[in-house]
Amino acid sequence: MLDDRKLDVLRAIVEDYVHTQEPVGSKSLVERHSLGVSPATVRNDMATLEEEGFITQPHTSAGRIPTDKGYRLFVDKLTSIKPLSAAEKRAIATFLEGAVDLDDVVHRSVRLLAQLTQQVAIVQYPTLARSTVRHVEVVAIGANRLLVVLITSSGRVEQRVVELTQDLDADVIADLRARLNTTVVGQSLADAANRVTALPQMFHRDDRAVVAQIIAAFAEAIVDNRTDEKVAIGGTANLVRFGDDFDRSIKPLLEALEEHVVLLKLLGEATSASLVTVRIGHEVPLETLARTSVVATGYGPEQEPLATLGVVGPTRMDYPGSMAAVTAVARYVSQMLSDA
Amino acid sequence: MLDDRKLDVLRAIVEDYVHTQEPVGSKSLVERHSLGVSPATVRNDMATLEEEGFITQPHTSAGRIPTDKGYRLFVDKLTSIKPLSAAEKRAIATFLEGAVDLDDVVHRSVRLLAQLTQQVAIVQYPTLARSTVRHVEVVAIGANRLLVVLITSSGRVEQRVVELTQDLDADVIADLRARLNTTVVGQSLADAANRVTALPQMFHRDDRAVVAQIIAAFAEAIVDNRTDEKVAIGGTANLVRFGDDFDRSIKPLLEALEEHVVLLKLLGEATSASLVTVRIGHEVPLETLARTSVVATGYGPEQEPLATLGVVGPTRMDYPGSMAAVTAVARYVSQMLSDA
DNA sequence: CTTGGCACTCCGAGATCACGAGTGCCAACC
DNA sequence: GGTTGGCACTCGTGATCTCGGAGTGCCAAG
Repeated sequence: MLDDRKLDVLRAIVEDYVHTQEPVGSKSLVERHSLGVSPATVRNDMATLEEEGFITQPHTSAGRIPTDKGYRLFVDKLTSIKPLSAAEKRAIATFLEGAVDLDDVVHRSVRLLAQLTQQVAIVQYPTLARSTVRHVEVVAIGANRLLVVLITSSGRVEQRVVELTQDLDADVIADLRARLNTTVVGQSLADAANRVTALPQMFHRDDRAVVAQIIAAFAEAIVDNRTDEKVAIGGTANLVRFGDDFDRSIKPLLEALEEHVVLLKLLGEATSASLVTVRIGHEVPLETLARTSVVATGYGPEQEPLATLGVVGPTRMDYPGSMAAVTAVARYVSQMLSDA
Repeated sequence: MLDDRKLDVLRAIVEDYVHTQEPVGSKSLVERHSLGVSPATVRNDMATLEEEGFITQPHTSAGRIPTDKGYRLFVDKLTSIKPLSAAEKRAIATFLEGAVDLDDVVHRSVRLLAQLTQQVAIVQYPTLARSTVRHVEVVAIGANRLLVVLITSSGRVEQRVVELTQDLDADVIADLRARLNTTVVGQSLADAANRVTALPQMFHRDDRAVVAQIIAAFAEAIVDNRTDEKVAIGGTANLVRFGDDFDRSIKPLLEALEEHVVLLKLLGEATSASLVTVRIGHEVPLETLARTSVVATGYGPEQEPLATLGVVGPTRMDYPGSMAAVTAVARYVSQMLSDA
């Protein structure tokens, strides 16, 4: 049903439409792309492509534009991720190089991604769930207040203030700090939360209550933080560039961008660090964003990605370019994090 | 030159225009507001108001709209901050009540403000400059890596990783931790940075180099953080509601919102916690935002505000309402912070 | 100083129209 | 059978025009 030439035609339509943002007709198509056939032939092909649901025409006697299904086929079969130029690679490297801490890495990445793709970029902070404990610190900051600081292998630092019902004994704290660290350093967060429950038993009867409180707070902090997944956003100014019929989608998109929970749904699960996932139009898990596409990928260790990053834009976007930028940035960020 | 009735006319024009977003003519003015005079009289008043530069007409034979100067007069002389309703106050209280930490307070405030005013809200994090040190912690997290954690009176926690050229001695660290705390707890950050420079002298000659490195990092962290002033943003989705001629300003505004440095300029210095400052159109320190106004105020202790919060919107905005919302939220936030 | 009257301006909404890009279909061709 | 050129037809777009109405400025009278 769909021979090679028809696929060529589809590819040409997508490319032209992405470029010009205008419905593309048979004549201008053969002019721009050397398909080796006449407009009439192209028209026939277009007719079948339309029957199959890959393209559609806004009005009778207008050119064709790709449907979501058309973009899907284009992304799956008709294009490969075009590698970035050497200059672009260098730019990425130097831009991310100067980052001093995790926050900085994330912010730089999101800016970079927004600039490369001229779209809205989203970078999720490395989840705590998959990282390991690098260090735990317990610090008295008042008569019966103390601070628990958790440093993870991904460089994320979480702190939590604990109010105690009893006063503190410095020796017990020091002891606890030592035991905590020997118990959990190097463990995954999930394991750490488990292992730690046995700790109170190791203390003198009188101290167990206090220790248990602290441990409980610590465990709770881990669990809480697993869901508290932060994201950084950049390039919202690019939204206005999209123009034309996408205007209607701007408001829902801006709203989604403020709801981090919704945003994370948009990005989706980080399945693998090397695969880039593309959601097109209706495939996006939000009805209001039917004219929107998401290109995302995981980053971090190959098999166990720490989090997701990606870009959001109109369905009519430069998929190959976005996919290239997203994968490239993800690769560099992964590298930065494993170095640190 | 400007008798009371003319001021009444100006007030009426501003109110109507803010409400309808359309140039207001003499006839509809007398219909809506009971001014007790005829349209012809109003026309004469309008003529003088236009001569004085308070209003202008987009085209000949169109109604009048206020100029920046007109809004300025309106804000300064013709309106008072209208107190919020009891219901609104209750809503604010309950909305902010549940906040668990500083981050939460800031995020809730920005959302609240955006919702109350239907505009873009900005909340600056409490600056470190004016707060005092509550606690300092020094923690070894590796052979020659350590973490300095700084907890301020405003509840902000800053951490910093220091790489050392020498290995660490646990006793020295403990000693340093103790001395650091006795030296700086309760001090303002500026004082703390000063006092701390004398510390290395108190250590054994062999350790001075390491200690000096740590102290340097600490001092640098303070100084850095003084300028590293974070902000939270909310309500960007409201931008699209503004509609009409403000559309042109959306892009520059979105760009400004991403540049936190620029944003802080927009908000301006927090002069007093009880005064609300209004910048209208050209008064805003960015040429590209000539159609934009900013309503902001400081929050925190009356005489020494910790930071600024406010809203940004089109010059044609509900000034009394925005001013009321901004001051109310600021008051509640100040209260929350002093409780903590 | 206020007011009613009046001539004038000019924006904006419709209406009309011509243009042209694009389509579908058909008959001819390779 | 797929391909091609021709041709009639559709229909959205932009240009032009008209016209009503809201609004103004000015003037003379109250």
